[in-house]
Amino acid sequence: MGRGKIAIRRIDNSTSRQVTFSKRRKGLLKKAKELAILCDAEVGLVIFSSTGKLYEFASTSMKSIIQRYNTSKEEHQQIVNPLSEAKFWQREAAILREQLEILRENHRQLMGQQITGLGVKDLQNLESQLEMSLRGVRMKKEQILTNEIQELNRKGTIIHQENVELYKKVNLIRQENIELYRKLCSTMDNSSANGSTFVPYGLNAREEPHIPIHLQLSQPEHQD
Amino acid sequence: MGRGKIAIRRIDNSTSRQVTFSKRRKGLLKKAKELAILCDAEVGLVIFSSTGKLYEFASTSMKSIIQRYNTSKEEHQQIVNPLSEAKFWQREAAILREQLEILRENHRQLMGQQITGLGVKDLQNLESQLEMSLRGVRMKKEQILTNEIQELNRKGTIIHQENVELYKKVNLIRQENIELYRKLCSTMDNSSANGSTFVPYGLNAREEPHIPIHLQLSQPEHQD
DNA sequence: AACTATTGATAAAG
DNA sequence: TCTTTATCAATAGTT
Repeated sequence: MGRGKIAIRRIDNSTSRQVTFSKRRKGLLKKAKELAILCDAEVGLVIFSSTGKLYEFASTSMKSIIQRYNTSKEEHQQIVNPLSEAKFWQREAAILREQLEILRENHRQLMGQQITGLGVKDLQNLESQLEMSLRGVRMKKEQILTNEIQELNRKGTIIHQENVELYKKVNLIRQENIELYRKLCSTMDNSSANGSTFVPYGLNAREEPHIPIHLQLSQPEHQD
Repeated sequence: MGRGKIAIRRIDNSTSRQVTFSKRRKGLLKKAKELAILCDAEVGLVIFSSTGKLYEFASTSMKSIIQRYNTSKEEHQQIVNPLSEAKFWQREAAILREQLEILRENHRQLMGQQITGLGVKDLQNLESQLEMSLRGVRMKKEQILTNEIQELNRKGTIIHQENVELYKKVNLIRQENIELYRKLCSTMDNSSANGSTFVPYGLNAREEPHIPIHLQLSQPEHQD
């Protein structure tokens, strides 16, 4: 795949060998990565250039790939072996990996991906499951919102009560104020004329408490 | 590089994933070999299929490549505590267990369980996710059903065509029958009186083909 | 490093 | 899995 085809043998010209190494190394690493992603495979690739420089790709970790490789090889030539601690944990890891894979597949289906290949029956089951989940989640959400609103209403009522009390006090004090003002006026009339136009605050108007806030979920909304 | 390009992400369809794995594995191994030969490099490639099968290429020997790799790495990070194999796998198992736990929790939430403790925002996200999944699943299901109905309709049409043809033939043969009967009558009148009351089947009635079946998805039903 | 003509890899279909 | 075919991607040779 180039201007012309080349024989697969060591490239003599060192410059050209270096250039080709650079290009093909990049391509190989890319393809290794693609294989791992596309096909869900565990891929490890190690390349030492002729000058000794290391290039590598590992879909998971090179360490685990080498470990797995070694195990894989051992199993091939091994018949019965005492289960060492390492082996135990290795098996444990394998089991967990398997469970993880199953769960992942299930999860992907629940997320609506990877539903190709399922039959109508499976899809119907999935649909009911999703509907049930959705109902549950919506109920929970509504419950939380309802609770919040109720809490707010409760607090609102308390504050409103306080408000009413405060207004009563204000009006009471204003009454007192008016009484005192009148007394002061008659006292001043008796002694000396004072041109002051002082009017106490309380005389302006009678204050009324506001209407209490009260929110109610009339019809819980469902967005479609 | 194929009939169409594909996105580099896990192939959902397991058959096509398997086919692609087979092809690309072959290609990757070939290119690894070519790189090693052309550029005089030491190349090691390890591939584990998703089913756990091992494929490998080593330009020299995997053992020496891994050894060289390890040496190369050690040089780079001299101060690394020698993690025993058992410890390594133990850690691996722990990591997997953790991932499994996270996924399980996620899964439970998707299933509508264990949603206590989530905030309104989380619930809203979950809700959207479930809605999206549900839409996907329903679309898939409807598609399958629609396809089935179309297929049935196609077959029905073909059978109906056949039916029409058969009815034509029946009527044609009946005509012939009537002609023959009349000829027979006149012949018998001329020769000898025959008291037989034989009436051929064809005289009864003219038969008509039935109306063809044709189903159509007018409005795909959504059960709530 | 670019460029591009060409070959090679491979996706889809059988 | 193998073959075939249409396309796309990698890359050999060149600037």
